[in-house]
Amino acid sequence: MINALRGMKDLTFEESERFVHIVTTAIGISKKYGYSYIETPILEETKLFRRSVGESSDIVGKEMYQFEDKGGNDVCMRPEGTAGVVRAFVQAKLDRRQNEKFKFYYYGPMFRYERPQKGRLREFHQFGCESFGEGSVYEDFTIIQMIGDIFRALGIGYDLQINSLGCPECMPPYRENLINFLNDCKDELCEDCNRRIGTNPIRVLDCKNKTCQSLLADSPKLITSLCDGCESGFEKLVQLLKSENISYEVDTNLVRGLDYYSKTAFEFVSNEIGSQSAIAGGGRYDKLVEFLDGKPTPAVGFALGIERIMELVVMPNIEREGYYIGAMEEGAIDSLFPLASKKRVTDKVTLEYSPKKLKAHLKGADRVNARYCAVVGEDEFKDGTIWVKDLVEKQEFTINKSEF
RNA sequence: GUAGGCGUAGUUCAGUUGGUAGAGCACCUGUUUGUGGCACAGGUUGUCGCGGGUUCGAGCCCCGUCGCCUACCCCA
Repeated sequence: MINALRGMKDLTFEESERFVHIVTTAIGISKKYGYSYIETPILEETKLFRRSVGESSDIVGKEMYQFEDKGGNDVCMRPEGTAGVVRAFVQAKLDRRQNEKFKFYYYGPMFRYERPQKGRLREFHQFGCESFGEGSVYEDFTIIQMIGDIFRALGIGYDLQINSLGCPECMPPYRENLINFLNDCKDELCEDCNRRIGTNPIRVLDCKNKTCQSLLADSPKLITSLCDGCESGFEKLVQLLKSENISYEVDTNLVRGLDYYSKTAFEFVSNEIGSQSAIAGGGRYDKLVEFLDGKPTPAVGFALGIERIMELVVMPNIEREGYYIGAMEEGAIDSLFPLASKKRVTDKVTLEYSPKKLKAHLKGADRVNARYCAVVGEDEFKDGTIWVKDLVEKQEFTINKSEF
């Protein structure tokens, strides 16, 4: 028997229904916010992710499904969605249309070569949105609102954490400040953090190590070092969230794992799904389009992890639906096909090809959760009728086939 | 990469100091020559993950290996 690869899952029955329900719900809501679908390749040139996600990130450093294709190209299965969408945006020269706004949603598989555990797979699926050309913090707020709408529609509770990561004006001085602070206590910081001082000092902030966390209590906070523009933008975001009664908490240690974020960063978390608690995350990335050779274009986006919210979704009740059609003797089977075709115009139909006793047909109808069980038995076959039972109302009747 | 837990029927699991494998659910049949879900009765289902070792004898003990789960790291 050949099994799926480690960290890759098949979805069937209830699970695949949950999956589809999440995606269709998210699509419906993002369309109402003006987003349209973008499909981009799963395979991209490796350097796209090196440049966008960032060399210092773990994703690029050790988690990429990277290989050389038969043409000798260094390629990579996408570990996240934003980079490909931005590449597509630039390639289509949408960055030249500076006064226009573009909003795209996408969904599909992402790949990271990690050790699987609860809520973390090697192939997982994200639904995401990217909004280009709108630099206003109103858009940051609108996206957070939209995610809230999606979770509400799915019946999912969450906590919202927000932070500001600053901009090219205020981030570098803060970064220097932080490096100085970290160097002063580097002997007490863990091994990983010592490495991060050189590679990505900001990420020391969300180290899980307890000694590190206690040392960091006195560290300089970016939120109090923001430039005027970033600070007023963050205040505006907070004010909008308050006025719409969206509860949030400011987490000064919230650092997105990807290098391209600036200003607003947010994460939706759930405490019901184990240690991998982030169910959606995103933020603003005003510099990424130029990083990828486009004209400067502000942008903000998010992604939600479909597998992580699958076990949180409250599914609508499933009700009996459609028809189960069968016959009790071999000779009547052929006559069922026109009936099935007619009903399939409007209803779900399950057609049984083997003759069976009535009891077996009724059980078959239960099994496929049909509302009606329609059977041609010996008598019905003789006089051109069909017996139909409503399995919910428990009413039955025999009608001419032409009336079916 | 590291650590812990677990691999027995389709599924969830039990299996005593080692003595040749069991239960619930599911499935099939019947009670009902044409009335489902409920009830009752009966029945089918196994490479005990794989390989080796110890033993008269291994699901159980030992060694190895593969797989799954959880956690660290990181993130959706």
